[in-house]
Amino acid sequence: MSRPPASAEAREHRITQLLDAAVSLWLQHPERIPGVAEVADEAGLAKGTVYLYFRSKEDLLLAAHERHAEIFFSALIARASESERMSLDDMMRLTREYIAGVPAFLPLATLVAGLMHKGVTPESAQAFDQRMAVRLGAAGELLCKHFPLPDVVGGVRLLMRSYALILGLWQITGCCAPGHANDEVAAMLRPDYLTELDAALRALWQGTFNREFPHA
Amino acid sequence: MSRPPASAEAREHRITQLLDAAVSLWLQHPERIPGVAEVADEAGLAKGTVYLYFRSKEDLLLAAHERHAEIFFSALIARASESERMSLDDMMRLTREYIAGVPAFLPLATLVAGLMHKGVTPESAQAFDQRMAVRLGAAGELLCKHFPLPDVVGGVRLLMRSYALILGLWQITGCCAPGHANDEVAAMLRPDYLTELDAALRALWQGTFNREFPHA
Amino acid sequence: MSRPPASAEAREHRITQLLDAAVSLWLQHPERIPGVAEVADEAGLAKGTVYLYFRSKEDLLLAAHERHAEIFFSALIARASESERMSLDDMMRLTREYIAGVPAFLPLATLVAGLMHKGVTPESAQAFDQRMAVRLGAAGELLCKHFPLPDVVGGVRLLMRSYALILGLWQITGCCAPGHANDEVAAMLRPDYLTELDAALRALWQGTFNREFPHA
Amino acid sequence: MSRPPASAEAREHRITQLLDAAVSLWLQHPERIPGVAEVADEAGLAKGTVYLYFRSKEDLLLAAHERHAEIFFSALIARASESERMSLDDMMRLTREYIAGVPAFLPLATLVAGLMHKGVTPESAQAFDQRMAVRLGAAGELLCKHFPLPDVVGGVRLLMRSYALILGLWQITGCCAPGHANDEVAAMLRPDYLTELDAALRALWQGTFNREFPHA
DNA sequence: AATGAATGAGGTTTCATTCAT
DNA sequence: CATGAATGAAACCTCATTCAT
Repeated sequence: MSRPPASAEAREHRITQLLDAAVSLWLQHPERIPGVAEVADEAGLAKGTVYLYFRSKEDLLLAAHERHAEIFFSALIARASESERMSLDDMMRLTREYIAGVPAFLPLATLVAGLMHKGVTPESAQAFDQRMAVRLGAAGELLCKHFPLPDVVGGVRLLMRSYALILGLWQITGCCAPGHANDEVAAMLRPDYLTELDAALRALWQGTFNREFPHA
Repeated sequence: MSRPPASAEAREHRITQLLDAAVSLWLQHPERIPGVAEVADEAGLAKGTVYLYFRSKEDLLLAAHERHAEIFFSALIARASESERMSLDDMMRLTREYIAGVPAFLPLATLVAGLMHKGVTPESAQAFDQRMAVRLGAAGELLCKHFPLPDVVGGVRLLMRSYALILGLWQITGCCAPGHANDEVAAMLRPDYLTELDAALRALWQGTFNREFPHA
Repeated sequence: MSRPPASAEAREHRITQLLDAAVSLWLQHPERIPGVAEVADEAGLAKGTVYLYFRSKEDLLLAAHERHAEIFFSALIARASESERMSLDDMMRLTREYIAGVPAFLPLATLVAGLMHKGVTPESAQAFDQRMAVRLGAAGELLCKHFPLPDVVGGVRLLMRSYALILGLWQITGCCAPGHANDEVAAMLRPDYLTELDAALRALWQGTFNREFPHA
Repeated sequence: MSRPPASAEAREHRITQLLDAAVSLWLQHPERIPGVAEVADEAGLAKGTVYLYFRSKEDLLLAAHERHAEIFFSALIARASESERMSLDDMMRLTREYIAGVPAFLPLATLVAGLMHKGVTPESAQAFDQRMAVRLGAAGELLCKHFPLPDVVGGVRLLMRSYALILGLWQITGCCAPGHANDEVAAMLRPDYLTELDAALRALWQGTFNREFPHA
């Protein structure tokens, strides 16, 4: 019953192994959702072992997504906790480094949004939401110290809108298999994701600040 | 290849039947992806018949999504073709009426984004993109006549950014099962979608206009 | 909707194929319960096809058992419907020929009794009971015409007691793997099943008649 | 091989713990076969520990069944060893008290009969048979002193037939889920088990005595 | 054109058993 | 002795797709 001392880190290690394996497989074949057997295999574990750590395949994918998010939030909070003033460019850099630049982040986020309603237990989903809320709240609060925002809620909302733009733009421009875009107008449809994202985010932030503090 | 002329409208009718059935089923049970058998059944057709009109289940879902989009674009183009000046409020109204207000639009769009990489034939995906590009181009061009935008590309981009925001915000705030949000911060995470969308879009548009025409 | 004319017999044929396959496999390897894949394979059909005809593996096994029982009851009812007087010897012969002599009957009955509580849908179980009740009732009624029994219920009960004896004795003496019985007393435990069954049934029937009609 | 003397009773205790746990779980959920993990948990032991005392799960269930049988035989032998004459009513009382009245006895016996061919090692099965034979022999011998039976074998056979009836009738009338019996004939199929058992056993015994000693 | 029976790969999950600690 | 994490075979069942009629 009470012997999780050696377990605790071993457990963490197993989970890391499995999430690494899932992300790795995902990157190797972005066109298909990896099966539990493959994930276990890639991790050097047995299929049944996966179910000692995750209730279902979807729970595992959700956890992989959450780890991505966690890394981003940690970096954001760390940066925002420093005394120096953050600039919009700092935000863009963080975004590029931890979201748009992490190859599996957005595909996985898209998948999670689209398939979440399948095998995720309500408890897992709720717990996930809870943890995200905590992170968002912390990040939103810090954001107020660097940007002209009215309050914590303003910070949280700006973060959410930004993430919505990041995710939505990716789904429109980047998620489909490459090799298309053989046409002038189609070329407009699929500009470089990073360039477009940059412009869009700057517009959103500028618009937000001007609306909230029009005279600032 | 040798299409019987009388067939053409019959064909349209079948397709309409099937898409209606798919959307109807989706609305009845938004938590599960309808099976081909169910769709056929709901349409009063046999399972095999579906494959006379669609190459795969995903193609069918994509078509259902496209129909939603087509309706929106038609409305947008119709409105923008009128001589009167369009306002931002007009855009919001169109959005509310044809996207956020059509119950199946965003869930289906999310699903399509998440599953596009599975069973959609590249040809279908490319053809879809092509048609969307045409619509986007037309709409973007018209948009320039009503709003301070530099050129067609500016219009197209604004539309895309807006759609990204609409889709992304929905995935963040609305796609998960309701009943959560039992916490202060969680409550911030899940504000009323329409309210939040309104504020976000206005910020985005204002920011865009100010950046493109800062002195206007 | 209304096209079961050619279907009806095809359907029967499939079911027969599958039940034959299940019984055949069972006899080849009485030590293990055949898997659905094996049954389908033996029947020359695909795994999924099984589920077009049976809701679960257990339903299939139950049906195989019921077919055994059905054959016995048909023979019993046929024999009892003839005008000639039935003797106890006739009953023993029927038992030997259609129950104890059918190799898969009793093992399957044992399995069904022991595992039925797993995957059989309540509806299937109830329907099975219903049909058995009808057969039992018919047989019990006919039995009254040949043996000194008070009424239909008496006939039904005698049949049930007899079957209980047949099944129970088989489980005690016959169901375990052979090769044991290397001891005097153990030898008593495992006499020839048919001999012992004969004696036991005669005792049961004689005792029943004497109790019901002690002066007859 | 070198059994620590103090271990012996500890060993007995563990075994008792495990058998108690298995029976307890069985009674809590008669519809499912308890898993090894559950049994170990209920016994307050670890999963692996079970295999220090039983070679397989089926061995454990067999042992639980044997303990039931052992208790019955002890009572029967004790009663039959007393000087007073035993009556048929005494037998019925013992049956009701130690077999039909022990909730787990018959379900477990049925399961054991149905699964014996799976994971029980031949040695365990043989040893079980051996021990049962000894008990049966002793009980059969004593029985001759109280009832008109020709010899030990007659006693053993009567016991076996009786048990067959007890077990078989239970499987027919009692083992299936309750809640059925919504029909006249079905009602005949499922009379009160104890009442029916009483009548059946009396018929069997009477028939046996009359056949063996027709003039007694 | 329409059907729907048949297919069978594919997926998830369970659980008895082992073995290093 | 005791443990329980790891195993991995085995089993069931679904469902998109095909094709003979």
